[in-house]
Amino acid sequence: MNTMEATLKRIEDKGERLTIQRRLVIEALCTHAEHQTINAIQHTVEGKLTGSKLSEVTIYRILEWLKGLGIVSQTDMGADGIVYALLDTPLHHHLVCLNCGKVIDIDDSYFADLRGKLQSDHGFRARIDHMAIYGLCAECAAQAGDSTDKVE
Amino acid sequence: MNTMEATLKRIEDKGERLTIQRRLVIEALCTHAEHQTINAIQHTVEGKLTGSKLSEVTIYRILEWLKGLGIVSQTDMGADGIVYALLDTPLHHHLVCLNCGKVIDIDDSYFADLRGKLQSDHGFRARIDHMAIYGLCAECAAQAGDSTDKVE
DNA sequence: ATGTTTGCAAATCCTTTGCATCAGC
DNA sequence: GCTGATGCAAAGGATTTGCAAACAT
Repeated sequence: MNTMEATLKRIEDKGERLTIQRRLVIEALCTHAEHQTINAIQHTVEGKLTGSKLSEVTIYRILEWLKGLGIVSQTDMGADGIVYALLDTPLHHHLVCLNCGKVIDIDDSYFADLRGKLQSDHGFRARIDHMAIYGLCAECAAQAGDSTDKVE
Repeated sequence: MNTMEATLKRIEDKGERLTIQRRLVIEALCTHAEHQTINAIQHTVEGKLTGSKLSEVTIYRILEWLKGLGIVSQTDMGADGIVYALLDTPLHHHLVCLNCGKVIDIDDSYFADLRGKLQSDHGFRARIDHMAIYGLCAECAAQAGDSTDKVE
């Protein structure tokens, strides 16, 4: 649980409060699938809170807080909903097929040039944390033919 | 109404039905602000439908249909909500400042390399129609200092 | 004439908010 | 002990759906 401890330390150093609920959400993000929806997080945490269960309301608030601290990213994965992920480790992004829903992971190098150009041309500091790019995967593109055609 | 006629023609050629409501939505997108929210469209169209008014439900359905036809794009502009725009003419995109809300327009050339690399490396045909990139504009970045700091 | 689209109302889903209680430091 | 976080319930907003009536072709 390397990242878990490191993340908790980062938060403590900022003088933020660490409640059981906050620890659980962070643990869920550290130990489970790289990115998760609110529901997935609630499910992951299920049962780990002795007595009561962690309400979605609280998860929303905790994620909002973590986003503000720059610790998690929020990404709209289209049909898969909005997902949250830890912002540690090398950044990466996703290609989402609009037709079959397949998700392809790509590393951050694809965005290096863009980020640099936006900075130098516009002074804009892009926060491309965990981007989802929509389109058609190779198979669906082949199947759809060459034209810019209809996509359900 | 150049683009208006061209758009209507494209749709007719596909054998799709053109109702008054559909014409109104297309007209709104052709003649008004480059991109609009559902509410803005409803407002734009206000009063142009003799008798009744165009319900949001129908606007949702029409935009879904236009998206499927590849005629409009849908973009989440963050605090400005979800906007829809015609996909004609040279593509362009937006930089959205997370701090002050300023929106900077950029042309599609910024994405040419990325699009090409995704195609050649993954066979992925990216549909980068009308992208919004979040971050900090020059002023807000300067004000925030150099660190990767908290953003409300 | 036929199959589609519209409008209404209501359902549904996601997210936020008010307020009393509870917990971290 | 004080400040801030949680949980509940309820509000709020955006989007979807069922169904009958109206419309385009």
